[in-house]
This record gives sequence, structure tokens and C-alpha cells, in this order.
Amino acid sequence: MTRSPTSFELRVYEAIRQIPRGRVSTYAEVARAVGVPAPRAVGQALRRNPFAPQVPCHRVIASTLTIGGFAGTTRGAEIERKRALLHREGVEFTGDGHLVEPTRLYRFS
DNA sequence: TACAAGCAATAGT
DNA sequence: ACTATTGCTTGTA
Repeated sequence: MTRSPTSFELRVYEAIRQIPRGRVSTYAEVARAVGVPAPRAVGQALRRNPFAPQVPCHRVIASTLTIGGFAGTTRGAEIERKRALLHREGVEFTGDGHLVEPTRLYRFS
């Protein structure tokens, strides 16, 4: 199903693309960056993820500093993969799934 | 075009 | 832990 990205999705991808390697942001921050008060909309856009690994969707976590979701689920093997990806970039999470160093949070300018 | 249902969340109770 | 709310996408008529 080849579907053209909507303007909203493009905005979300552009925002996420700004997140440097080794840093993470939250759905709420991304939502604020694109001017949308609903973080769930960001999650919906990321879940589609038409531009595959080009857009670092794994660098987006929840506002509560939990790891959030990945590949359509909030827990399971996919989440483990997300944690591994972030760990490879220097971002660590506790066994509870919480961010170890909140200083790694990236804020949009 | 219009309406209903769902979502990788968040805040409040 | 549970419920309410949020804006956007998708499917169906």
C-alpha cells in the first residue's frame, strides 16, 4: 500500500531528523516542535515510518522517561531491539525501562 | 464529504 | 492502576 506522506508526517520526520546521535527526545517534545498538542498523533506518524531507518524513530521515548514503544508494540522483543539500538549509541535504560541519564534528553531550538 | 474507530501518549484521579 | 482527553490517520459509506 503505497501511500504519500501527509504534511503532518513530513513535519514529524523533519523534527526527529534533528535529533543527534546519542541523544533522545520525547513524544511531547516532538509534538511541541511540530506545533501539535497531541503526542499520540506523533506516535501514529512514527508507527507508519515510511522513511525507514533514515528517520531515527528509536530516539523518541515517552515523557515519563520510559522507553516508550517500537514497531507497533509497547513491550516485547521489538522493544528489546529498540533498547539495544539506543544502547549502541550510548543511551542506557534501567531494567524498569527508565532512562538512566536524563541529561541525554535533546531539546529542540 | 462525513462519520466512526484506533493509536509507539500524557495528565489527572 | 484506571479513566479521560488529545490530534491525526485510516477505513467505510
